[in-house]
This record gives sequence, structure tokens and C-alpha cells, in this order.
Amino acid sequence: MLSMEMFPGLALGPQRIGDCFYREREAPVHIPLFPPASEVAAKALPRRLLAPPPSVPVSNESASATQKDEVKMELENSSLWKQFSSVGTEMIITKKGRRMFPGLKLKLSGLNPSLRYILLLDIVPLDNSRYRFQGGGWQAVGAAEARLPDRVFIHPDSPATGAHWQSRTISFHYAKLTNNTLDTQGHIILHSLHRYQPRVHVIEARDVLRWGGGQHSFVFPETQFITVTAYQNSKITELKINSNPFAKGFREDGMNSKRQRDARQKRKIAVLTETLDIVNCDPCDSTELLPQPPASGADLQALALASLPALPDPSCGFRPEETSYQDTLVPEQSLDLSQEFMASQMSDINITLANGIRDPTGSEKANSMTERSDIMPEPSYNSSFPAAQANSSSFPSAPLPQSSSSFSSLPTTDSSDTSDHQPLISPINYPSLLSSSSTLSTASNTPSLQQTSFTFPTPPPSSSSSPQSLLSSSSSSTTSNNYHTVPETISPHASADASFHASPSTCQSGLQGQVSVHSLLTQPSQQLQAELITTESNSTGDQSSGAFLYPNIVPTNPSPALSTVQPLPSQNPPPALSCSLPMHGSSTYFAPPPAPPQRQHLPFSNMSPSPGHPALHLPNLSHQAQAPSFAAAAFPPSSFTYPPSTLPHPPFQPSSCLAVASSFQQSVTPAAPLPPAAPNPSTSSSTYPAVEISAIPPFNPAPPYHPEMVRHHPSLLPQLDPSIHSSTPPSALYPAFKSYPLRLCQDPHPSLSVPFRHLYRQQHGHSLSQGSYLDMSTRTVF
DNA sequence: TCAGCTCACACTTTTGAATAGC
DNA sequence: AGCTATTCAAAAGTGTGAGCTG
Repeated sequence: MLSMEMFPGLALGPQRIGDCFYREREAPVHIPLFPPASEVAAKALPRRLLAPPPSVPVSNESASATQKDEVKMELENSSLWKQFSSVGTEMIITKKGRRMFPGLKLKLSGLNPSLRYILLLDIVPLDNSRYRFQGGGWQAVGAAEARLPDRVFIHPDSPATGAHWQSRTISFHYAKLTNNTLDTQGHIILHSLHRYQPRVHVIEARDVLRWGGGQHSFVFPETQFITVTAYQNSKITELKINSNPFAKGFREDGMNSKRQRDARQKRKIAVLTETLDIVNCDPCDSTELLPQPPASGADLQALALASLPALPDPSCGFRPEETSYQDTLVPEQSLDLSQEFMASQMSDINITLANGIRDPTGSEKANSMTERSDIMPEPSYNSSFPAAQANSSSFPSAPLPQSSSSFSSLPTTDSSDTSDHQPLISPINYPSLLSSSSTLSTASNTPSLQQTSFTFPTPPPSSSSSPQSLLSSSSSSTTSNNYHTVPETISPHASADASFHASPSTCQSGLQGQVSVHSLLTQPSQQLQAELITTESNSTGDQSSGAFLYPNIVPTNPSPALSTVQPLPSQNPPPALSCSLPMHGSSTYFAPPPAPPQRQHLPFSNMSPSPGHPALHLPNLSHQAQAPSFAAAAFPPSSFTYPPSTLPHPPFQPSSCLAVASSFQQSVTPAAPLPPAAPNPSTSSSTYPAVEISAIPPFNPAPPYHPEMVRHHPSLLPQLDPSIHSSTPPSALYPAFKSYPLRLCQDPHPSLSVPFRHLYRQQHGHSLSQGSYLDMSTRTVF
């Protein structure tokens, strides 16, 4: 949940609305970021930001509002999530970043096909507790650690048209979790042994400049998890191995199964033993003990070679690799000479002899497992969260509506108290996750968003199954040209660098280090816009699981960041560190994460190094000239610090989750009437229009989990993370980080000229592949 | 002493380039 | 010459277990 102060840009006045609106034919206008007066103007931002976004009644408001209200999101792999949730989902976090598994696979509907949207993922703490796996279950053992700056993962395809988002499954599997508080790769930073709840936010690109309307947040209770550095619950491990294709090797029939590993270990020991014997004795003597297995497996050779400094002369007949097959050779092995062990040995040998040819049976099983990875058998899953709670093995689940797999809207109300709670036992209320634009003023209430960075994961080539890159999304033929990285846009932050780095191919200018966030907000270039809008035909249409829609949830973190970036009308070159989010459609300054070369035709235009000004820049090229005053207000001084938005985490209370339809504020879009919302493709009962309100059944462990439709009522919105709230958070909870509005990831070496920063980053291992991100926190990420 | 974290390891899938064939 | 399919190697994603740290 982002506080308003963090997203100054979002609070843009109505006058700006028109500018933000997408205009196909409008010529691109590049306005330098960070006009001289930007700092002065920025000083004025905080107040504006704090103020609720102006509700702008617009002529077409009703129409668009209706459209937005119908935005629906489904969690396609909810069955898999529920399986994990029933046990107590654990997510590994590592220093280098670990993907989430299961991943969030979503299906969106109800979007306006011609409008551009940004999809964000953030992960917020569910409570203020730290957990420990004891007695087969998760128990709160203490207070949570100081809250980390929130980072938001921006879907690589963002911004993309509604048609694009609705035509395929949206996957956030590129998002990575890390426990490295100094992470520079843009990964989402989490604390180990804490409970978190992922949230997905859908934001109209134009709304970035005018935050407060058209945002929808979705929370799927079954996706909550506890972060760990090593799996605690063996059931989770088993589920992961059976579900994740990458862990196939650890399955029973896999080459990395415990059986196989034991076998390898034994072989290794045998080899070492033999080696020692050889070294200490006559090598040829050892051959007497060794049977002569016909062929040596490559793996055995590798083992032998690795373990042995020098192999004995083959002439003597000694074959280290062969020794592995002789269990009897090693005294310890005798203990493991069970049939199982022998079987494993034999399988290992067979595999080796086959030269990599897999057992057909095994392959089929593996394949089947792989295929099942995304679709876990529903039958197995019974009790969703309630069961989990009841189940000692699972961590206390936040109050999940049994029937519904959906989200809760963000709470606009302040949670008064951060009282300690025992998450394990106490039922949790799901605060309303969404806040309408009107609620933005109270954004401070949403602690989770206070400090948010935007992460641009490495965009994989989009595919039907996976989100496609923006470029590709717009149209197959014109994908490459649709978006341009703006030279001015630079991610100040080193981490941002990685994320926003345009890969060499993408950034012809060579300003890889510079990230353009504005692309998210930008509209396609005039030339390409038509194409972008028109194409998006592919629809993958599986809608497997019912998702709970919490429309109008205001992504707290994301919005601020976006808002913070605002175009400045000045001609001066933008500071090297700032990220601009050009609003102009002509050239989207979207810096896609590393994309296939063919797609990466994103020239940085007008790159000019300038004193880094750590701020996001979302220049609306067309708009900047029009609303200079606006821009001025948009750029707060980099030094500007927002009051800590972190709030004490109120204890979760058992409650029914109620979804509140946030008041949708339609931004004024005089320039172009919005096309009617595309018919909602999804007919699944699980999806629900945002507007309607329904009470979420209280969390009840007993009944089986059934996704149900949840509707939002503002008054009923539970706060997902009550602990994070408006009032001043306990200093102990979040002392460390202040929220800075526009600051992006701190560039490690701001002194370096923009063109050379990428070199520095590369030298320091900031891989572009990891994607770029924006760090809204004040901290230096590097 | 121990819980938690880091790292290397082996295995797997994914991805992109190179090559062959049409 | 252009397109598609196949092959190969490299990169990246997994859980495991040993070792380290506080």
C-alpha cells in the first residue's frame, strides 16, 4: 500500500488528464527531464500528493467506470496454489534472487482493449510477526523485522493494451524474491520467516500521471506464503519437487533423487577410497578387488576425475569409475546394499551406459510431471486455508475466504493499532486491498506501498503462455519499433540499472544503464499506435481457476513511483539518474527488460548525461509543454523525504473478507473517447465485476475451499496488512527506511557519465538479464 | 549447541545460435 | 534467398547437503 506522498505524480491535477490520455496521432515530443526549476516545484509536491486525487467527473466517466468495474482477474493455477496453501506455502529466498513457485498465472478480463495498462506485482507482509517452524507447523515467535522498502515488480509487457493482457495468460514468474537488503537486481526484497501476500495491480497507463482512477488490485489469499532460506516443511518440498519442472531431477525417478544422490555419494566414496589405496599402494593391486564393469559412465568418469588428482595408468587395469559399482569395496557401503540401493545403482549405471538416453518410462513420467506442474490435480486439494490453519503443518493462514480465491481490496481506513497478534491462532481480517483514487489521500494508510520500487524483470520472449514483451504485444509486425527507450530516462539506482538496463541490443545509444520507466506510461508512438492497438488477437483462453477480483484496489507502492515520475517541460537534459516515464505515445520510453534482439529496437533518443537527479521521470512529451506547472510540481528534490508511511501492523482479526468496489474515478479524456470495453471474455463464475459487493464468508477451516466471487464494499474492505498503516508506525517496526517519492534506485556511481554507467554495472555483475526495477525507497540500493 | 544462512553441486529446463533441409 | 525444423551449447532455475555464522 503506497502512501500518497510516495506517488506525487499520481496526484496530478485534472488539467493533466488530457495530456495523459493516449493520442494516436500526436507527434512525440521529448521534453528534457529535470528542468532547472524541478526541485523548487518538487517541494510543492508533498502537499499535493497527500491530498486525495481530484475526482474528475468526465463526460465519458460513466462509461469507463463501468468498464473498469468489470475488470476481473483469475488465478489460473489457483489449484496448485491451494495445494501449497493447504500445507503452508513456503517460498525460498536467496541472495541472488529466487523465483516464486508456484508462479502467479493470471487471466484478465474486462479491460478496455484499446487502453494501455500497467500490471504490477508487489508483496506485502501479512502481519508483524516472525515465524518459526515448530512441531510441524508455523508459529509466530516474535516481532517482524524492520520493514524493507517495498519494491514493485512491473510486468515486462507493461504498458500494454487491454487486448494484449486479455489475450494471454499473464505470468509473473520472472519476479524474483531475495533476502538481500542491498539487492541491486531489482528483486523483491523480503525477510526470511515472514508471512507475505502477493498482490497484483492493474493500472491504466494514463492513470499513472493522474493516480486515483482506474486502478484495480487483486489479492488471492491462497498465494500468501512464508519466506524461508531452506524449506522447513517436507511436504512443501515434496510438492515443489513434484510440481516444478526444474526440480524434476529430485523426483523419485530423477537423476538427482535421494536414491541417486546416495548412490553417487557412495561411488564417490568408493572412488576416493580406491584412490587412497592406489596412492598408498600399488595401483595394480587394487585391480584385484575390482570387478571389471564393461563401460564406464561419463558421470563416473567425472566423479573419478574430480575426486582423483591423478588417475592410475589404465594399463594397470584399474578403472576408478568401475569401482563405483562395487559396493563391497567400501565398508560403509555395505550398510546401503539394500535392494533399493542396488536398484538405484543399476539405474544409474543404465543411464550412464545409455549415454544420456533416458529410460522411456522415466521420460514419460517426467514429462507427465512436467505437464502437471502447472496443473495440479484438483482432487488432492480439499481444505484450503482453513484446513491449513487447522493443520499444524501449515502456517496460520491469513483469513481466507474459504470459498473465494480472490483478493481483498485495500483498506482506506486507518488501522489504529499494531497490537501484537498471534497470527497463528488469530483469524485475520483481510483489509480492503484496494483504495479508490479518492482513498489515495489516505495512501499512507497502506503501509505496504509506502516504499516501493518497480522491478522490471528480465522479459523473456513473450509467448502464449507467458506475457509477451510490449514490443511484441502491440503487433507482431511492428513490435520492435513501437517503443523507444528515452535517453533521458535513466535509472538512478544501480539496481534500477539492472532492471532498466537496456540490453546492448536494445539500447543502441549504449546507455544501457539508463532505464526509462516512462515507457510504462507512454503511449505508443503515433506511427505505431494504431498497430499496437489493433493487434492482440491471440487469446489463450484457459481460465482455470476462479480468482477473486478486488477492483479498484490502489496499489500503494506502484502508484507513487509512477506518479513521482513526471515529465518536466524544460529543455534541459534530464539528470542521469532520473527515470522518465514519457507519456507521449509517439515513442514509448519503455525500457523492456532484456528482450530478444529482434524485438529490441529501442533506441535511446537524446541521451544526455547530466547531474544525476535520483528521481523517476515520467515525461509526457506531448503534455510537458502543455502543463509546465505540472511538471514543476512533479519533481520533488531528490533530497525530499516523505514522512515514514509505515504504520504499525494491526492485528489480523478474523473476519469475512469483503471486497469494496473502489470509487472509480474516470480521468478526463477529452482527447479521445474511450472505446467501449471489450466484452468480457471470461465467463467464469469466479470472476466478478469490481463494482458489486458481496461479503466474503468468514474464514472457516472446515469446509473445502471453493473459490467464490467477492465484491467490494468500501466500508467493508479489510486491510490486508493492517499493521502497516497511516499513523506513524512504531519506530521499531520501520525505522530504517524513509520513503522518498521520486527516488529510483540509487546509481552506485552517479558521478559517472550516463554512457559509462552500464560498463560499471556490467563489471560488477549487474546483469541486464535480471531486468530493471525502480526502487522507490530512499535507501541506496547499491 | 543450534537455528538459520550461504554456497557448491548435480540435475533439469529454457533459450538462443548454428546448421540442415526444403 | 527465404523460411522452417532440428541440433547443440550455454544459461538459468531447482533442491540438497555441507559448512559457516551468530
